[in-house]
Amino acid sequence: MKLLVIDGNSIINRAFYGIRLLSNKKGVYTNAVTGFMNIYLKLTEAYKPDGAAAAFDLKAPTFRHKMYDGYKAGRRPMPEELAMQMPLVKDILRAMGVKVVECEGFEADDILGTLSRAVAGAGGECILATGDRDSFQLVTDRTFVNLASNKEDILFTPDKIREVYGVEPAEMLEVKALMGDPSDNIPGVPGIGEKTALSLIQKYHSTERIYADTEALEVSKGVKEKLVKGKESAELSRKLGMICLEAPIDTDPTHYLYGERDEAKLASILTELEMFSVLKKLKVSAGAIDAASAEAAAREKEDTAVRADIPELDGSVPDYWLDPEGKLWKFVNGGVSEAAAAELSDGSPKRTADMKAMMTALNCEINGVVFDSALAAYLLEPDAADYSPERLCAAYKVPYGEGGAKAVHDLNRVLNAELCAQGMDRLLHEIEIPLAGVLVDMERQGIAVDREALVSFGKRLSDEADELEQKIFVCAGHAFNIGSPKQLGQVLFEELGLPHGKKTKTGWSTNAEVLEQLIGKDPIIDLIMRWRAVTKLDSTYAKGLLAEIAEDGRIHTTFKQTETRTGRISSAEPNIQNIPVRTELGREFRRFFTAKEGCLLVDADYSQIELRILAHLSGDPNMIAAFRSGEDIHTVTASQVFDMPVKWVTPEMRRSAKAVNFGIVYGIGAFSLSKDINVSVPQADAYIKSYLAKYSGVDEFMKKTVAEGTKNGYVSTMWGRRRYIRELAATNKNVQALGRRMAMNAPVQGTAADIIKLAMIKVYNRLKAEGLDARLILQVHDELIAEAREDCAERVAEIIASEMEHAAELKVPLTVEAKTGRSWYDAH
DNA sequence: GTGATCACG
DNA sequence: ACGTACGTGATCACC
Repeated sequence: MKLLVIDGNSIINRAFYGIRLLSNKKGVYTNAVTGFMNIYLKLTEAYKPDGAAAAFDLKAPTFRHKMYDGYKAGRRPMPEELAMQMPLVKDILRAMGVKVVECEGFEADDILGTLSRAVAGAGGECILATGDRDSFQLVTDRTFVNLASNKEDILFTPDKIREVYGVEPAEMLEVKALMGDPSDNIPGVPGIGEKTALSLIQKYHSTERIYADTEALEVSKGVKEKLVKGKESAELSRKLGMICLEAPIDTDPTHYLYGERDEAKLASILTELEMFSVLKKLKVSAGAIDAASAEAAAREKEDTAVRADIPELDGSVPDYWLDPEGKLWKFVNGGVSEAAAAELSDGSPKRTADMKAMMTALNCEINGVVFDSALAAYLLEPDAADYSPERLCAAYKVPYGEGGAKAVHDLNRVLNAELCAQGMDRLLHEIEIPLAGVLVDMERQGIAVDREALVSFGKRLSDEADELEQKIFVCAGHAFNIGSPKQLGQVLFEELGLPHGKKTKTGWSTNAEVLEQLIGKDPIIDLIMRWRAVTKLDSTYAKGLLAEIAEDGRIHTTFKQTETRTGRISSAEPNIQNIPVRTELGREFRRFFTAKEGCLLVDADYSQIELRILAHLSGDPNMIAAFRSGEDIHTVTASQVFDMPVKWVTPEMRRSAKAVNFGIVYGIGAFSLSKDINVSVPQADAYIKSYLAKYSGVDEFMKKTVAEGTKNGYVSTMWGRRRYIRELAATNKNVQALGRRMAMNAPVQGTAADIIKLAMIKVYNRLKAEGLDARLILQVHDELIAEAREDCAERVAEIIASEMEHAAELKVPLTVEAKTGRSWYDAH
């Protein structure tokens, strides 16, 4: 077979700078797309390959920023006009049946190298299309480089390389080691240029031989001195310049044969971009073009909210900024002016600075948002302290003066380019921006609370706490503050002389784990444990929740969208994501969260979503089969780990397997597991080993993820959401181990967060579209709660479950359990 | 403001 | 020898 492999970044760069800035009538830039397509068509015409692949860097060189220091620092930033065209090119390629290949931590060159060797290994040939000379080292009798140039393309075969450079293709790496490459930040030997490097390699063939005996070199004194001085730099340069031939990509050549063309998609994208000549050259069917045009015309008429798909970045799209006094400002067509809140909801394209805060502060809707600084910055840097325009402008070096709206405009441009370059633009447009509106609506809805029942339950708790307190004082022989770990420690370990467990820091630990070890040693222990449970419930949930009931008799939490490092939503004031459920007494609180008169609560939750995601991400066939079988996953795991038929699995074994399943998602350790399921450490270790042996795909996935995190400094979810893990670079072993656990957990937890966010958007839109008297009110990580009129509650339950189950297509089914009830207790 | 504790997924 | 499962938020004691 003959495969065309395109260095996507290099070619698109040439295309962009080779053609003046073009755009369609909506202001979407198209020059790089047009240029790229013309180059692609020329290449396929010239070489008539059997298949094609386009390789892209995931870490596109962009702005210098503290996170990326050192990475291609010498390169110019990718202009946003180019960055925003990258996804378009990829979409077109995919629609043409061309494989788009990207690989975290590897550059396009590495993909070129890996693919060329894979194809050669299978007896095929590769044409590598690129604009730079880095890949000359890959040339063999089965791998050729088509160098795009301003005049005419040149095909570099081994003979051509020898003719032009007088060295063997593989020796081009040695040349580079000596001369360096400023565009790639490869230093080379200072003072040695192309001429000298070539003549040296022609004579000695490798840096290794040059440095084997520098004294014996037949070169001028000056060159010799430079070589000796630059030895380390040469060796480093050689390493930096070496293209990897083993990038972790699909190396089955047949995978890259042309796939089926998606005529409709192709027609739709190219029509939208007004690239009619390309449409013609590709011979896209007339029917598909007509359909796409009709669709485009229909869309034109539609609500402008749909147009938010493509961020419009020209100056005619306003940027809004809310000053600390609550005044709204906008920057549009080069000027700043005060704006009315009403225009935010008109659906016209607009950019914002923290749209959720704006909606809340102005008590309005915001429609047509194509970009938001806070949400974009959260995706770029999920561990930042705040996402205010002030801080972001400082961090991204945008001047921020009194004209806040102008600064927001500049900031948004910078953030957009960065976001596109990091491949997170879809995450912003398809998840975070639509989600913001959903969250605000949920906050405004709130949930009804039975105040009287809550008050009387609180009374019951505080009465019991008082009784317990008296008994505890009797046991201790005197009164003291039970809530003070210091005083409690003194009573338990000094006065009563109980064995003071283990941990210390500011005193003896008195936590539940320590108290549990002391059960039976003194009657005071049971009393204290009960007192802790009761006072916790009373202060945090009875008193705490009562204080948060609004005038409408409902609790309106605040959902924070830019808080967690993993992409989850958090809830505060009050936190409704930690309402008790695990103990019967605590669970009672859920009886007080109710549906209003005439309504029912609908509660839908994913079953084992994180484990299912792990099965999908790891691709482990065993685990995938377990989920597809529909059997109870913990029982299946037990039968696998203990190596026996499912019917022999005891409840005890299932419990252990369940703990292992949970632990795996967190980056388990034998010590913690042993504590959790009360077995010896070696025993727990054996379980883990057995698990990872049975599910070796999971083991590999975890190792791969940690390696990726170590190499890149971050790990990613299925949707490309990143979490930076600086702990992996720590020298402290414990910190590093923590980093590894974070790395293993974040893609799983984060992907679950992505999925439920998508589900929330889908559910919200569906309920609205069907005109049902029902609305989402709460989210608890893997659970959605809606309030629906009694007569449609069952249907709403079906709709929510279905939207949740189909929010993402994984290699295993996503299953949802949905119930209805008068209270949260009844519905869950 | 920080640490300890404990509520949730 | 050491520390020990991921991610949150609220409350209380104490400095």
